[in-house]
Amino acid sequence: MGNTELPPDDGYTWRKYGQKDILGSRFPRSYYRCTHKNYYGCDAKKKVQRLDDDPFMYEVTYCGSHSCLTSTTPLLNFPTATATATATNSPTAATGSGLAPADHFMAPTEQAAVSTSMHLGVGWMPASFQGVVAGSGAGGGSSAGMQT
DNA sequence: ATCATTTGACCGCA
DNA sequence: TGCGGTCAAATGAT
Repeated sequence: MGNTELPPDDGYTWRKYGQKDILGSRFPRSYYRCTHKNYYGCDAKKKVQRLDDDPFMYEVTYCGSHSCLTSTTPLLNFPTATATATATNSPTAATGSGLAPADHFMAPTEQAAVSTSMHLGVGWMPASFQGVVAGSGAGGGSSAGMQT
């Protein structure tokens, strides 16, 4: 990877598992998943899509529940997957089901995913950000892989 | 050596 | 039929 724009770090480690061009958007959408899928438990998923109107504005959609907080970074404290409200969220059951607890929600009235739009500059996630995040970790030996 | 990332293809569903 | 989404494999980087 040469220098793909970097999405903001929410305190979790994301592993890109795919990228696809979206109809209607001039930019490809990136799909991220939790690096610590907790052996098939953590359904935390993240979709990053830059707006065709503002290449610097990232629309991050979070899906699933989190269980693998790398470090104590209360940067973002979402309700952890809005869909959880209806599905009552059952990590164990969800695994057995093989389907995300918040996957059948596409109604225009229901917002099952948290879409966060943020304006990013050219130089995102500098040492400052990582420094604070990694600084919380005990030695950073946890799962800090590509830090700095 | 390990882990993360990348690209392509495949599949499912609308 | 098309799009969206996910997986798989390969490669590169650390």
